[in-house]
Amino acid sequence: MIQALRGMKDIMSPENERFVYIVDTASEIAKRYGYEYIETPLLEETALFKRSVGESSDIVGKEMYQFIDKGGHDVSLRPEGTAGIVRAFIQSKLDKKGGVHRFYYHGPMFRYERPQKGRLREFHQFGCESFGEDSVYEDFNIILMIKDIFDALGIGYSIKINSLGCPECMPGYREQLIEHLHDIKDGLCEDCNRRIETNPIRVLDCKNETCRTLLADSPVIVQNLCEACDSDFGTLTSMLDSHGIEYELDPKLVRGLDYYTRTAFEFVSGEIGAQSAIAGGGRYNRLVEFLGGKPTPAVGFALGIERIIELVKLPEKGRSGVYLGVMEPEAIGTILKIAHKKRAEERVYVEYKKRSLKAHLKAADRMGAKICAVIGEEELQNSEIWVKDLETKEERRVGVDRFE
RNA sequence: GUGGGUGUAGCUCAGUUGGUUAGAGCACCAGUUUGUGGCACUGGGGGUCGUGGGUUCGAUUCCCAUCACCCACCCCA
Repeated sequence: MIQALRGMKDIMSPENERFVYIVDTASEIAKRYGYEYIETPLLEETALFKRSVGESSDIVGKEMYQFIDKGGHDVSLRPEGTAGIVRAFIQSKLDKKGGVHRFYYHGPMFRYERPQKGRLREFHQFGCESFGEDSVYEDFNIILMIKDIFDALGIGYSIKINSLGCPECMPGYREQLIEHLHDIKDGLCEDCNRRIETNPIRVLDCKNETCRTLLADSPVIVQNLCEACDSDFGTLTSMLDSHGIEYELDPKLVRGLDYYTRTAFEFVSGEIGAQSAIAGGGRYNRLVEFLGGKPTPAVGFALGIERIIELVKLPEKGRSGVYLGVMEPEAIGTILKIAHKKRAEERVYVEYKKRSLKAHLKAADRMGAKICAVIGEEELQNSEIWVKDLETKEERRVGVDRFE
């Protein structure tokens, strides 16, 4: 038997309903915030991801589905959504056009990782990217939009925020942190020592007990921000406060992708195992320029559909649709005509096999139909159909032409 | 990439200290009611015991390999 590749899943019953509901709900809310749909290719030039996500990141360094195509081009399946959208934004010259452009998207992402709970090799994200708006109010509105989406889906979460500073203040802080880490490096674990070189801010996030105590008085980015970053971060927190949105200030919060500046945030769920981030994002004011466009401020986020699929509370749905069946094989032609007429406006299931009335009712009941309609011997003779409402239990016989 | 766990019916799992036809519950189909759903009872269909190799007279059971899934590290949505 040929089976799906490791870490790749078919989305079918029963999760398919939740999947579509998540995408529909998120899309609807994004549209209300002024976002329009964008679809970009799944396959892009590898260089795009190297330059945007960053070559030092694990995502690009070891997790990409990268290969040489038949034309000799180095290409990769997208490991995340932002890079392709920024590329499209620049390619269509919207950076030169100016103004604000907001996009939402959803689709599969690919990372060659070891699968575990909440982590697949092909997974699906819904995300938004806003270009051309430098105001921190846009950051706030994005957080508010994610909150709206999760609230609509009935998902519990907590919010973590941080500021990663800008080219003015981040490098200075980074130096200061590295210096501090070198002072205590002998007490730190193996992983931490490696991270001092690759991604020093990640060291702050180490789970090791002894590391944690040693790191307790490490310098923190939010206390080393330049004036502009500090003022923006203050505005953001006061906006959240005034809207009654609870959040945790997390100086250890680092985004895994290199392009982030200033605002960084994460939505976390306590109910889904170790991979607890259900949405993440932030501001990336440098990325458009990095990729060859005119400098354009931007902010965005993505949420992991598979990670929230179990948490979604689906709206209650009652019985709906029509079940049609026969007890005499000759009646099937009539049934099919009725089915086609009814399908103009509702869901219709047709059972082709001749069965007992009891069996038809049982089947109709099980599939959640509201109406069960059957043609038996007597109905066949009188050109009638027997109709029962499975909710009210009312039943009647009507002429085949008058069945509505 | 590292570590641990699990693969037996559509699903959840039992079982064989190695020995004829491998079981249960749920689900499915039928009947009890020759035309009345959700309940009950009775019967029925359905399994290369993940795959490949080894040991053995004999392997679903023991050994090895492999694949997949699950959980954690790492990383991240």
